[in-house]
This record gives sequence, structure tokens and C-alpha cells, in this order.
Amino acid sequence: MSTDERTALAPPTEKGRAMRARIVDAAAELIFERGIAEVSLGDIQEKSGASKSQLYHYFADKNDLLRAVIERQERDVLGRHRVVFQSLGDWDDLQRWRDAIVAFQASRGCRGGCPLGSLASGLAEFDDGARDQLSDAFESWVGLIAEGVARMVERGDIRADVDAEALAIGVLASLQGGLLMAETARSTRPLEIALDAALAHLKSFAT
Amino acid sequence: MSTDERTALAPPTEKGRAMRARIVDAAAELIFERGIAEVSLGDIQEKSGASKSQLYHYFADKNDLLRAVIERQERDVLGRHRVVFQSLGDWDDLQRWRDAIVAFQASRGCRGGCPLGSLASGLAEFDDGARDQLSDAFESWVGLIAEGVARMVERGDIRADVDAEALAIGVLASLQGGLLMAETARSTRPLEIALDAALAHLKSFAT
DNA sequence: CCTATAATGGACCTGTCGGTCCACTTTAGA
DNA sequence: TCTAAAGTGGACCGACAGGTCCATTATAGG
Repeated sequence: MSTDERTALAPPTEKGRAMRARIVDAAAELIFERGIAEVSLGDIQEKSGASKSQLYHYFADKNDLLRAVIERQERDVLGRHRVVFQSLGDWDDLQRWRDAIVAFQASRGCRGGCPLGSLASGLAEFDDGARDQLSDAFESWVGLIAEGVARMVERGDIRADVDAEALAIGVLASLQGGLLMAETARSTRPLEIALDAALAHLKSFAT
Repeated sequence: MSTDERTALAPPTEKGRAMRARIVDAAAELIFERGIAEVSLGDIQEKSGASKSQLYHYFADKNDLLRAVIERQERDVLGRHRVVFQSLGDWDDLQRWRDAIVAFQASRGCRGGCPLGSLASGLAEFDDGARDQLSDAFESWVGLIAEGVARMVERGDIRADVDAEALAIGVLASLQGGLLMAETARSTRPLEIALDAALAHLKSFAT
């Protein structure tokens, strides 16, 4: 599969934008808790209260809606992590970041992995456009983490000769793998261990 | 969803076992290259040369077949990694393990992630039985890696006070995350970096 | 050799999926 | 105030999914 047509991003009226958002939100939530394969347009209709014609009024087809869902999850996830990494102060901040993620997964009973990670796994071999989108999302995420690392370098917490981007990629990979294993085992333990290992690796570059 | 009935594992005749294996192989391959959602029984029929009645002769339903696929992939993947970790000699062996994984993904053009990882991501919120199965598979995998670490401890390469299982979990998480990111980006770079970070973390416990 | 069981082919059924269509109502703004 | 565009409801459709059924052919073992 490759890219299909795309509908205009923003409906002209307030009402339209609200409806469109409700649809995307409903789809995102359903997909997060069931996986892409188990969500039909009918389910999305029911949850959002939209009618069939509304779905096709705001989106060209199911893939177009899917892309909107990716966009939304990217905004959501990156937004939450941005506030951490753009003001990364010290090692304690990083530890708090780790703890917050673990606590969040625990609060969900370890149901569902990473909103972006599971989309990536489910769409990578199905829709090249979606894969590109998700690849960009991961890249931005890495950039965010790398910014935090760079800030710690500036502050003198981390050695100046490190490759901040590579470190960031390592951290994100540990997070993704940890989330997948935690979801599968329904236990936060693998996630905790994976994140601890990632942070320990970071700390090995402490000044 | 929860567990359904299961067919007897081994057909009585040689012919039957062969046909059953062909079906599972075809299903495994299709699912690996397209994802679970994009594979229908019809596709599996076509690829394996089996008829509808054969599918339902050897498997209770689609989920039963899916479970057989998981079993097969577990045997396959763990088998390949077992030969490495059950004879883990030194750091060079680990490096060769890393290189082999990277080379394998590269040879596939980074299409498809981990056969077990993508099944886990796609089935965790859909079939509890499958999730348990995959959770066990990950656990065995961790056990394998931990064995290797333990062997290096015995040889005196790694400090004796480490938690081998925790280290193994960290390594597997990095592998899973790295594979997912590599699949999404269609580049082995994230995988290389993730594995290098994991091995560096291991080496930080070198004697 | 004979018979019970395994293996096979494929027509067929039913539900559901993504997607189309058209008639109707609401709303913005000239 | 009038009208064009936006928004909405829902009947409808063809394709295809998973799954059932039954008739037929191979085959193993007494």
C-alpha cells in the first residue's frame, strides 16, 4: 500500500473541527486499547456518535483517518515528553521521567504499549505513508531527548564528547522495547529494568 | 478474547504432519511480511496449497492456527539464539551476535521486525492466550541470554555480583526497540545503536 | 483385502467490512 | 434575507472474511 488522497486538514467551521476532532479522538482511543486490526469504522461511529457520511465527509478513507490518528498521537506523546526534555535539569529529572512512565503504565494495568510504537508495528508493512509519518515522529522524539542530553552537556553533567543523538536513540529503543515486554508480560518489571539500564548507560558518560 | 479450543498437535500420519507444517509455515511467512491483520485464510490457502477443509481439519479456527504460528516462530527464533548463548565464550562472540542480527535485518531491507515482537504487539490486546504464550517466549529468550551472561561470569569476564536476568532483560528490550525503530525507519542504524548501547552496558560490568 | 479413519476438494452460508449515494438540515456571510 | 457551502442521517452495496458441510479419495493396520 502507498499513499491515498488526503482531505483538507481543517474544516471551515468550528462545529466541523469539533466533530472531526471527536472522530479522531474516538479512533485513537479505540485503536490504543484494541489494536488497529480490531477497530472498524462502525466502532468509531458508535464511540464518536458520528454517522457514516460524517466519517467520509472529514476523511477520504480509512487510511486517511489512520493518518490523522498518528498525527494526533504524535502531538500527544511528544507534547508530554517535550515538557520534560526541554527543561531537563539534572539526573533527578531523568529519574522522575522514568518513574512517571512506569507509574503511568502501572496505572493502565500494563494494557497497551506505546501509542506510537504499536501503530508503527502494525502499519510499517502496510502503509508506506504511515510508516514515513511514524518514522518522522520517532525522529522528532529522538531529537527531543537529544536536546535534553545536550542541555546536560552544557550544564556540565555529561561529557562533551558524547554523541547526543545516538544516546537518545538508545534511550528510546530501551523505552520501546521495555513497553512491549511490559505489555506482553502485564508487568512493569521489564520496563523498569530497560529504563534503568538506559539511564545507567547515560550515567556512564557523566563527568 | 480468550482461549478457544485447540486441535491435537500432531496428525497421526506423516502426510498429515507435512501438510500441517506447510500451512503453519505459509501462515508464519505471510504474517511476518505483512502483519497479522493483512493475512486472510484465503491467502494462507493459496500460499500453502491447502484447501479450506484442510485448514479446519488441522486447526480449530484461525486463532488456533495463530497459536501454532507463535509456537513455530518461538522455536525458530529461540533456536537460532540458543546456539549463540549456550556457547557464549567471550566479548567477541557477543559482538558477532550483534553483527549477525544487524546483517540479517540489512539483508531483508529492514522489512519486518522481530517475528515474536510484532506478534506480541499485534496480539497482546486481542488474545490473552496468545499473549501468555508470547510472554513465555520472551521469558525463555531472557533465560537464554541470562545463561550466556552467567557463563561469562563463570569465565571471569563479568563481575559475579550482577543480576544476570536483569541484564538479559535490558539486552532483549534494546533488541526489540531497536528492531522496531529500524523497521520504521527502514535503516539498521537505530538497531546498531541500540545493540551497541546494550553491549556497552554489559561491558560496564566487565571485571 | 477390508474397513475405519485420515486427508482432501470445494460449494456454500452468513455476517461484517469499507465505501457510495442522496436527501435533508444547518450555518455563514454577501 | 437569501443562497451556497458545510454538515448530517442512514439506506444501501459489493467484496470478502471466517466458518460449515458433505462427498470423495487415500491409507494404515487388523
